[in-house]
Amino acid sequence: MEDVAERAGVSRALVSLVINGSPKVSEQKRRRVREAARALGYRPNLMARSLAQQRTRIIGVLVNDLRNPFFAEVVEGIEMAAESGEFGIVVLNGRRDRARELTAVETLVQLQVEGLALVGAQLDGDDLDEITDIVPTVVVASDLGRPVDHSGVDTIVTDGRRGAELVVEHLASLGHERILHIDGAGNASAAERRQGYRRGMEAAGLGELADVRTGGDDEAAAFAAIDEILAEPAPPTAVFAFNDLLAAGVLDRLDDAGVPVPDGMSLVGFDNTFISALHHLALTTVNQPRLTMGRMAVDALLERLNDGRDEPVRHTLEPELVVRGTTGPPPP
Amino acid sequence: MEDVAERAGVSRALVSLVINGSPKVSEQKRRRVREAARALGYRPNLMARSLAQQRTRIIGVLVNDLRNPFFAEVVEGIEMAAESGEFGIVVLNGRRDRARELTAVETLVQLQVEGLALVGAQLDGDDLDEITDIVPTVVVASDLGRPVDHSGVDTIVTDGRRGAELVVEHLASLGHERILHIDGAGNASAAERRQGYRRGMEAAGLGELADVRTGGDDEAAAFAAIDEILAEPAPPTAVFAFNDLLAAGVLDRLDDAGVPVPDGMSLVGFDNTFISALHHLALTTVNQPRLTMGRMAVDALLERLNDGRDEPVRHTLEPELVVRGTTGPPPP
DNA sequence: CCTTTGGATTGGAGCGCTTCAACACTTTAT
DNA sequence: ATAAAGTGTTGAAGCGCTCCAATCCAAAGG
Repeated sequence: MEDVAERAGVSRALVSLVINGSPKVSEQKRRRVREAARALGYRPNLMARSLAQQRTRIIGVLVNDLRNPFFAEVVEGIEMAAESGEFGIVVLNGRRDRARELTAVETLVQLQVEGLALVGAQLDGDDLDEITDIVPTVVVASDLGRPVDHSGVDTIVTDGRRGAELVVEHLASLGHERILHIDGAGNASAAERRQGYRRGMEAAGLGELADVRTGGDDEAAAFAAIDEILAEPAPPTAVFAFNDLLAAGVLDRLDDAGVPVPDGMSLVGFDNTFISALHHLALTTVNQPRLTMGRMAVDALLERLNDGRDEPVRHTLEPELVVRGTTGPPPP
Repeated sequence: MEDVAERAGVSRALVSLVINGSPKVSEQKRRRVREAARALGYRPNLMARSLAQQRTRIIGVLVNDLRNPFFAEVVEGIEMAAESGEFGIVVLNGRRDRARELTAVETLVQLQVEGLALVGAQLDGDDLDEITDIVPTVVVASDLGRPVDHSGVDTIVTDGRRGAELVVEHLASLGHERILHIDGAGNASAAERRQGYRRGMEAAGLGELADVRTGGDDEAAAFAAIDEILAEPAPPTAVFAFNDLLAAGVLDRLDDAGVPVPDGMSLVGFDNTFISALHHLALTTVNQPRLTMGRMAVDALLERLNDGRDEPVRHTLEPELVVRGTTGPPPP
């Protein structure tokens, strides 16, 4: 910067003004500074700038698992929204490991991010206690254990309970009774969907038949559960899987076992990722508006950052059942 | 930091030493500083530290498209390798837009990243001219237009030419002659695979029949090409798609048109993403070792950073044909 | 007893930038 | 003519940290 100033015959301060597009610089000097900067290949040091400015214009994003297209799309939504709000984002990947999530959040805070978006994070309220009164935080697509006594935390979720109810209603209306749920194990949204499943079963008068098995959040997690089920005397006629990835795993395993879908067994996923839309899967699922969720997350942060909001906000989006080809009447 | 020092009754310098785990601090003071830091909830400011230290220990990652599981997995590989090399990563998403890629690289450089990994980037040598002699750069899963006169650039690729040849060999050996390639349009690896396809066709004595249509890099990009093909008098009996996503789109469209796969048409993808492994697609494809690519990319950077290597390196990994269910003999 | 030695600690300069008060120079009002 | 009010520009302080040289102190050696 010094060099640029010298070459342009001005002070360092003026170079700074030009770089930051201040209006109160004469056209002439502006040009000379620009030119000198170009000639010298000058690039401002973002670290130094942030330090001096006491702000980074960065939103930190912690994502549960980048390989899950659902999360990847939420992150894209966040990125796009951040961009139009003049913020950059830094994405850290928890890779399904809660300990890693914790250190990632710590890193982001130390990076001085101005807002924190936790996408599908497994962390709960306690983990975030200190964090949330340092930096505005928004939890997307998952839920903190303790609802909202953290006044620094906003929440953007699709109503997983309702989504699960829709699934059960759909299956029940097709005539299914033995509807099984393979859950997301410790995954952040698992509890809610389990609950919705149970409620749905009860509402359909099927409370007795409710049955939840442990799954997980990817294809492989389904294998054990399916093997188990198929070995039982009265297997279910329909399976509601925690998410699309898991459902794809179920589909594979049923295929291995020679069980036709939906004629031998109906199957429903969750998330409506592009995978479920592939014709060969044609997975009945529940849509979550990913890009919208990302945008709302950023909006929530921006409201705190720019408009000074300080009460927590909670947006619950409506899930939507997407009926495709993996659901039909139960076998006779 | 000042406060911590005061509370612990030491100087700021000593706090710094403790935080950075210097061995030459008495056990007693170390404890007192630690305690004071905890009590005050002190978090070091990474920006300030980087500025003072003149290093960030950050590797910048530019990725073509986060929604493509192939890239997401390469990034995971990079992240894991970086972690064990004591580096953090900052991921920026080009979202398939070359202009965005350019500004993203600029941002990363200004962030003072110590290394740059371009994953599937569309940028070519010219775009990177200035960059590469500022910061060590590794290009992964794509190729710069101008091979390697950039001594600051390493390259990690799977041999796309060879991969495409394998595909054509496989199809030709099944008896196919009219083998079509739907390419990746402007995508960074598209040219190489096109070339491999052409070579393969010639090697199989099918040079005359070589036919390339414009595709892209996601499901939707295949639609137009397939519609076009099916309307022709002598449609191909096999399609080699640029990647798995595109192949999935082809599969959908063929399904719409009532063309059975592989009996009416064989289909091959590229990348061996988890999608291709789903039984209902069972897509024949070409494997690229993603995690390994990520690791090698980081290793390449680390060699420059830690060991001072300064000649460019180019690693070409062997592709591997994965035969699944979408390829078979041509219809009679 | 004084000097040496070596480990523990500290003061202060410096990293590259922003920003604010102060200054210089014009232009306009009086 | 002089004061007032702008414009543009700049010097210098400060952002939170690191790290070097200098200092301090206790133990060891002479």
